[in-house]
Amino acid sequence: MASNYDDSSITSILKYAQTFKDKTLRDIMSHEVAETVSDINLEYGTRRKGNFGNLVEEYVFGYSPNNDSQADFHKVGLELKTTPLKKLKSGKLVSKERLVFSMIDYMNIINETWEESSFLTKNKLLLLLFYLYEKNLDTLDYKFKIIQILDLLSDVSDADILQIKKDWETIVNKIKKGDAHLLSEADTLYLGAATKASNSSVRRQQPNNDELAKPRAFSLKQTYLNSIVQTYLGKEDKTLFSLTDDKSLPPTIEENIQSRFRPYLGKTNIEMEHELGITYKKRPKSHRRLLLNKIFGTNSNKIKELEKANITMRVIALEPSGRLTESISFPIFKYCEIVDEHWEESNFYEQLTTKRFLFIVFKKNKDGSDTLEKLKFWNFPMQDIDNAKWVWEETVKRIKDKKANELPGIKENQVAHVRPHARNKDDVLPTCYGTYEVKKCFWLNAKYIEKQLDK
DNA sequence: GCATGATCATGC
DNA sequence: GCATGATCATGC
Repeated sequence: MASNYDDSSITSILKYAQTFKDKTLRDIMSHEVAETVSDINLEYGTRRKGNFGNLVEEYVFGYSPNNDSQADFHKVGLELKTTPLKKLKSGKLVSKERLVFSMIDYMNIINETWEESSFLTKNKLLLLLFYLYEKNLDTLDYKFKIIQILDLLSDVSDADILQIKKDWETIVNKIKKGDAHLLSEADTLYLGAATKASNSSVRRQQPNNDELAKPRAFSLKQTYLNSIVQTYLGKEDKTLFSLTDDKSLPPTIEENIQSRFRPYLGKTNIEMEHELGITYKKRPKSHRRLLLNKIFGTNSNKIKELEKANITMRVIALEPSGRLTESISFPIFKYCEIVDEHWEESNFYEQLTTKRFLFIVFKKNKDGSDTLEKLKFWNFPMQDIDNAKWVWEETVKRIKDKKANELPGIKENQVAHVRPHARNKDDVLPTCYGTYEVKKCFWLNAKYIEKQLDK
């Protein structure tokens, strides 16, 4: 195929790529490689995931998909990434998925440094092609929406690249310890170790442990990638509070937050409210959350870096005895939909393996005040995933058996249970067998969370 | 004291 | 209007 670009020139490659904007693969190919379209149509359907990306490499840029350690456009060190956007009901365009990079080589990565890592070598310069995924469209008819070059080391902020480096080191350290089988995407903030295999039973060797581990690849988390997407679209929310605007504080998120809270640990809410100039005629129910906002110095309930890292901040109020009495809820599920899901594609699994929590722990005092005890960043440990799996599978089984009214209770499993979560008892959803049942969701058991707080 | 069901409060 | 975080009420 006569080349439409000069592969030794980034400018030339980008210029060619920019002509794709608002076009579909079918549009591009019918102009450039008309004779191959019918071949592609024949092949189409036999290919699996990665389909769109492979077609772009093969028929638009004219090289075969590879898994070299070299970048796709090796002469200029540019790696091509094709990745979908989706449209929310509100009309907002967001990233549909994480951005997945090359596989993590468990055996060799433990000898790498970040600066000379295979990840950075291959991926520091990216040509990003975002297309709009639409459910009922043929792959050839997705439209390209954003075409951008991303230079990881200079286009993202210094704070972000430091966080990404720290994430990389967190992952590598876990592998060094022989814990590759316990990796979770939720261990880290922006750069994650996402599972990547043709099926869920594939396992790989890891160093320092005979136990086999799921194959994983580096990825930029969906939430982080989405913050980049919003910038490209010119839609970033400038009112969001940013932790790293204050350059006198640590640039990495966990240290930054720890340093903001350090002066207040051990103090009561009364002392903190006095210090921060908060007065109430009547103390609102959300007073602890309002106090946290004041400590952060914002009126917004949203913090940019927490959104980018998919971290949910939760207030925990321990009883004076130190007991935690309240469990933690997850989104409600639909009885008719959950029965058709598989565990590893389920919403509950997705949440447990990608979400991080920031627990802000208060202890109630007998006089009615609270003491700010500690902060804890937490994500669901993979050691416990089989417990969660049991609860999920048991839930699906009982719904299929027409027993949506008898889902796993807190005594049946030490990690999670199912309970109502509705506006009131009339707030119901249909079951798949013609009845209605109050809205329910998965909860992490209070006693389980209480133990996790002490780890 | 705990399991379980139910509902309130708030923000988007 | 609804999802989500937070909390209450009841009965064993």
